[in-house]
Amino acid sequence: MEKTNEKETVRTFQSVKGMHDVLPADQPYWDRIVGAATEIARSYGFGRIEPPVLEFADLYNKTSGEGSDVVQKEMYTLRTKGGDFLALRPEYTPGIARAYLENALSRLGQPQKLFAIGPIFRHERPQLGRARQFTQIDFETLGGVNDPIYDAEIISIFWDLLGELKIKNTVLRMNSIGCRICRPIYKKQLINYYKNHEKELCEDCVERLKTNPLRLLDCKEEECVRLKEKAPNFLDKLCVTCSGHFKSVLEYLDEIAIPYELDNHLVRGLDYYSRTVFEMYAEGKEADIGALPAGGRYDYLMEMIGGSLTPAVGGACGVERLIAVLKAKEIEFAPKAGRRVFLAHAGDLAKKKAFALLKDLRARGIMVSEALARESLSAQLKVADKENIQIALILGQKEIYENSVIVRDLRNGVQEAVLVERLPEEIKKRLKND
RNA sequence: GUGCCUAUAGUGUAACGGUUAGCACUAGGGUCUGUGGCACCCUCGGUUCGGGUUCAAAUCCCGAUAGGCACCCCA
Repeated sequence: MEKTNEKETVRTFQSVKGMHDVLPADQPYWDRIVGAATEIARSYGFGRIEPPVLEFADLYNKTSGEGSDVVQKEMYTLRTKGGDFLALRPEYTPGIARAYLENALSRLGQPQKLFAIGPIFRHERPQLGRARQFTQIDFETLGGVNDPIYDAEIISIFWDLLGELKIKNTVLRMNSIGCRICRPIYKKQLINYYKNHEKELCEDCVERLKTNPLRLLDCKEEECVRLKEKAPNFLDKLCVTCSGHFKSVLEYLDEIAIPYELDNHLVRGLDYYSRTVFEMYAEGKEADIGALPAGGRYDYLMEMIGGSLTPAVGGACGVERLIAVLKAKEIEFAPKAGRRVFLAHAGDLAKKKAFALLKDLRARGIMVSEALARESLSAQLKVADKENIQIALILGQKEIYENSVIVRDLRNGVQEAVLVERLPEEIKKRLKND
């Protein structure tokens, strides 16, 4: 690269706040996580869906709701030249629900089991495990009957995902937030209770009492924590149907031996949730980055966007958070065994021939590394060594005349000349023996 | 969105307001264009940006930007 004196005048760029590059060094984590999710999806019979990143902003306004910070404060919105008001998706669920309606997936076998992996955008203050663009793995079960077994299945999927990634000490917290019949009644009771203690509440909670009373149960202020101990417990106030539904979910979890804690303070930030809500955490302060998978039931969502009442349950997990936990817990995935060989040349003519040989070997499905741009053989072998490669192929003048290639085992230095036409076979044989 | 903390080569770090900004790793090259790991030698590369104070700023002040932490909220 040529140096210039124009450095001052050339603008340099940084990535936008809260948006990060994923570099090759992190790819093993991504491959592993995406691979595990895809495999689990397959085994549970979930089909992949990818709705667009951009949707009409109203899709989220109408569903995620008034009291939702995710939509009210954190959504990236834009107006197109044509005047459309769009939003970068701040979550997956409404888009998938929209796709379900628009593509008439309700006409296919019910329920539809769908999963998605892709970027999500929220304009938040970044922290560890919290970025403005991040990636979610999302599972949704839409349609069919309102069977609590689907709630348990979604939880089971995320439980398996964490297990597959060797994330141990996971805690599952469960709660039910009722339906449109029992929730308003409970809300009223809760408000009444807190109104009597309004003077003891913290500033935020006084505000919450008006905007989102359920959130009062989530406050960490000392006084408020004390107050909520005597607050009415939603689990006692659920209507018979909701209570039975929740009980069944828990029974199914028992049946597949997934442990859980009941947490009546657990609420969701989004308006469309009903009944089951859950969150999973990795224990340990080194992994203190909030919930990993989380989700719940959202039977009313489809109605909010012009469909009929459709049972639905789902959840999502942040990939970057998983990676943060894996790194914090120093969980490393075993590097793939060396399935690569290395081709080195000695001399200009050999360099040309090696270039052609590379292409040939690759066409036969052999993974070959090289450092043909380096002239000395030792420099090339150094690269091979650094890449942890076990078999080096060496091509020089002599070999070209003999129509052969030296096959050298880098672990013990033993080498032999192999005829070019026998080479692919020989390589495959050696790799297989490892 | 609020409050607090931080910012020196790619990474990790050093430098009473006055040093050629030092060190280790990494990277590139060489000793060694017919053989890697070890060793030795050489090289590239830095004070986040913009203002100010001062004879003098990596160092002090202000602002911006980014990162982290707590809150808010959330995957």
